Amino acid sequence: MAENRKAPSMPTANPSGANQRRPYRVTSFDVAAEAGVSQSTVSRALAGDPVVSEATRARVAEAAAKLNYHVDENAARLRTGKTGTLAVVVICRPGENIKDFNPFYYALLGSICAAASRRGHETLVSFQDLPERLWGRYQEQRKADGIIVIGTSENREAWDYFHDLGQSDGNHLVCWGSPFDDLDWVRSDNDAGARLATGHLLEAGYAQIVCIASETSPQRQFKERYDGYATRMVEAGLTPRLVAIEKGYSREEQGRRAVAALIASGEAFDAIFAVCDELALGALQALREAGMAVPEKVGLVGFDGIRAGAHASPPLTSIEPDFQAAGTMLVDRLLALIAGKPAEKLRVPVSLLERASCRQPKAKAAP
Amino acid sequence: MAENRKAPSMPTANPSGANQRRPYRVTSFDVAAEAGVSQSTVSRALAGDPVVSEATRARVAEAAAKLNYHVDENAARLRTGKTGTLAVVVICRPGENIKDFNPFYYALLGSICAAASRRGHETLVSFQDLPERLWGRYQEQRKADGIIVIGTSENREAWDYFHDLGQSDGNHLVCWGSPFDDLDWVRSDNDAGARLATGHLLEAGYAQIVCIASETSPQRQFKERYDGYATRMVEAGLTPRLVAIEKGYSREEQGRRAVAALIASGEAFDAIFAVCDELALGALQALREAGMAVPEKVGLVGFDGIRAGAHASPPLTSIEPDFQAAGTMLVDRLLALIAGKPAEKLRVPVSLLERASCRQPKAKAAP
DNA sequence: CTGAAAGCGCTTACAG
DNA sequence: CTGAAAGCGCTTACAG
Repeated sequence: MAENRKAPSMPTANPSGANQRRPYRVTSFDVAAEAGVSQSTVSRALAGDPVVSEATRARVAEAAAKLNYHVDENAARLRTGKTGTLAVVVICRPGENIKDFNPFYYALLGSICAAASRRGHETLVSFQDLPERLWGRYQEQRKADGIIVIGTSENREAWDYFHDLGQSDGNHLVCWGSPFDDLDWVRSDNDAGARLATGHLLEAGYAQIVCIASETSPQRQFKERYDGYATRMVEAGLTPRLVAIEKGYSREEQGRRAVAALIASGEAFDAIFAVCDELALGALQALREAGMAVPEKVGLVGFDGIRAGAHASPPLTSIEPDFQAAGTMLVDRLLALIAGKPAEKLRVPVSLLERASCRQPKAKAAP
Repeated sequence: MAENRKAPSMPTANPSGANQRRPYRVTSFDVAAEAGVSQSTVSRALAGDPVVSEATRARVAEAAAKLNYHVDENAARLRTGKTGTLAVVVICRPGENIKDFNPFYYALLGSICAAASRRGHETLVSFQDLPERLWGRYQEQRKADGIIVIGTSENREAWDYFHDLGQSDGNHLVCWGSPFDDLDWVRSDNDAGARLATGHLLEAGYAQIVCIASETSPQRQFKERYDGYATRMVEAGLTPRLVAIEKGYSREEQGRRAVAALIASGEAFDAIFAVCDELALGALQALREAGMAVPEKVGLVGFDGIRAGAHASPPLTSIEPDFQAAGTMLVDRLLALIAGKPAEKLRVPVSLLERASCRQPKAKAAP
């Protein structure tokens, strides 16, 4: 065993009747003694410094394995100033049950953590909601090298807080879902997605297509999706029609109320493009309650490709962003920012997720 | 500004033409200079040590705020040996798309992070799947004080790895979903939940109730739920019937296949208790395809209370664990373990989540 | 109640 | 290619 330490009273096992002493910890000095080299050589060898000879490296590695030695990251980080950690902040609605949280963001969170891990970084995750508990001083505390912020755009105070943080110099921050345009962000290719959804409905023979959306929501992506829909409609020689959502309800409830209002208005419609799946699922319920068969009488396409859509009846056709790409792009963008590269706004590719809430296309358009 | 630092070449702003120097960082020495006290007093004041006078504490706090000073946690952790961080490991199936991950675990993850935050701890989250990339040496690296492991019980290699880790001394580990009984765990009150589900079906007038489950699955909870169902059936003078799931399919597919097999067997049944919601959602699809109306012809109750169940048609009645309690119990158990308290197995309370896949009870049983 | 000093366990110039 | 030494920025006995 290694005995050669700065002030070791009893290097082996626990100090017997000792008074609440700190538990003994294997350090690079112990490994050095075991391998018969200096502590600095241990550090270099384990860090893979090419300057150490292969023979030495192997001897050190063996000693480290034998003693189950692992670098104390706090010491390493203190010394180098780098943490190898990214903070991921998930913004929730205040008071919302964590179980009712939008599954889209959970999937995005998973994809971010996986991407960070692939890039050799840890992820420090926090769910934040209440204004008095907002916290983003991860870099100042040297807990992380940068921050990724995702989550509901409805929590204005939280976004204001992180917006300010992102402005202050030295802070690296990238986000998804921000109501602000001046931060570094990654978003779905909303224009392409909305056009894809609308085109799909058109090809299936629907013509009176309305869009459940908002032009004023802090969720910027809704406006972008509406615009994509509107453009595609005009291209087809049709008039876009917006059914606006009402503030202050859950997405699902907003979808339900939008359909109720639409039916009450008496205006004819045979298809709906809802700018997110949670709206679409609410819309689907309202259509079912009104006895309007989907997809026979009314076609329905959502956006986000959440898993719950697959369990709806009929399963919801949707536009799905490439989740894996989304996580990777957020992480790589943040890493670039940390490395000093200039800000950039990125789009995640989307694709049509055909399920069963829309009829089969009458004739596939030639490419 | 504070000028009084060990080796400050240019304390203000960035060193002009300096060669890749470390960016200047505000330290407790700067705050000390600003407040006119010693560095040790700054440390004590900011840590809330009651020994410092209120006047001094206020002066220090003001100086710290003015300089936007935050304690470098790496230095603090190196010194104290505590990290204030819990590692949360989420075990996935290898190769599984992160989007298809069981939403139950996402909700549990959210609840754990929230609970840790309430207890003043950070959460270091990782999603792990591939055997060669398993990693749990968070304590050895001093990145965390303990580990919470959750996720699919299907990834045997991952659980073996963390099982070994939990055995090795000094490691603090608590889990949910472990196929092992000898680790510290927290689970749903599966017996009570299964009895509740079965009783609910009985009260609604169903009598030929089968259970989609497994007695041999590594997912121990499935066996516990089956046993609870069986006990309740026997109490009602009925014979329990198990429809076993087949290995190697997704939960949803297992549910679908179980119902298909049940129908093919020709045995009469009028209700199903599925031991998890994903099984139940698959079962629901198979019932629909077979033209068996739910809840009129067949009653169906699941377990876990996942959000997707609410979007099914009909919405799925289920047994819901108290998610908030689950996160809190996992965190508190781990904190107790870290504090040296002995191991313990805990049960999370469950309740009936009435939706619409089961008829209304004919007569409420007297309490 | 406050300060001077030691030391947590690394990484990395600086010598050789 | 390897070693001796400095120092990252704190907390906490030890004095006063």
